[in-house]
Amino acid sequence: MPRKKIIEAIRKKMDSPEVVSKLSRTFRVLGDPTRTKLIFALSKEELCVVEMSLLLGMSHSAISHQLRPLKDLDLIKCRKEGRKAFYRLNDEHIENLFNEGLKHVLERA
Amino acid sequence: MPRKKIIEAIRKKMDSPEVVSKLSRTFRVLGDPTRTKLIFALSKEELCVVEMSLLLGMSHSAISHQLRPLKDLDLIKCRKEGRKAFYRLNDEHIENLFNEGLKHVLERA
DNA sequence: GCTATATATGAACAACTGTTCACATGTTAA
DNA sequence: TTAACATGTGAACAGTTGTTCATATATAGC
Repeated sequence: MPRKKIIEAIRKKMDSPEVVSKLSRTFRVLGDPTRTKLIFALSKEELCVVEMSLLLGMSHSAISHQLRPLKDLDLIKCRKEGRKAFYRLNDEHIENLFNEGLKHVLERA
Repeated sequence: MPRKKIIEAIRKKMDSPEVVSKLSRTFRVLGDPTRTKLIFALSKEELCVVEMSLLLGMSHSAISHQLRPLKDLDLIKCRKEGRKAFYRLNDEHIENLFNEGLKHVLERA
């Protein structure tokens, strides 16, 4: 099979621009230290904004701003209880993805 | 177990700043559409720079610039053959990580 | 009602990122 | 050696991103 055919075959297999875009946005949203820490924390325990703020030593506003893209991309979900908003990972899928990345890094530490 | 103790426990479990940093850089490097496409293509076939350039319709320079961070973070490896440089994914671990992300996105499309 | 608490959001600014351009390095073929 | 090819790299510029600050919304307790 000639190289040009191989390249053409890959091009056909490549997912739609929408899928590629959402996939890269999903990885990028995980690719900020603050959000990486938030995902790590939420993989251990459901937490509200104040608790995450205390944990990371950052302002409520900064945490709230960072939670939004995580929620927009369905990585986390929110549960309101009175005036508090508790966040947790959306599903085990996210936890698996995160842990795969963590294993990759730890194997090469 | 009081909430403050829970937060403290998470803080102790949280990996070192170096691990968090490398983990977030690993996700971030996957979080660019060009690099997402490169990883997808390399998960299908070993490719040289010209071939990736043709596949994505981008300059050799742009491809070469994007390959470096992928290599720096051990996501891909390089094999020189004459004047060509063939790239492929570093290990199945990367492919698993990438496919987990892809599945997450496709499930919600 | 009022006050404190918890979260969300828009604007603004510094810091970072990706592509292009120009050029450099190194290999193959004649 | 020369010319063409394949890749790598530094500078520069536009575009994007994350935090801070100020403010808004909403709930709880008095």
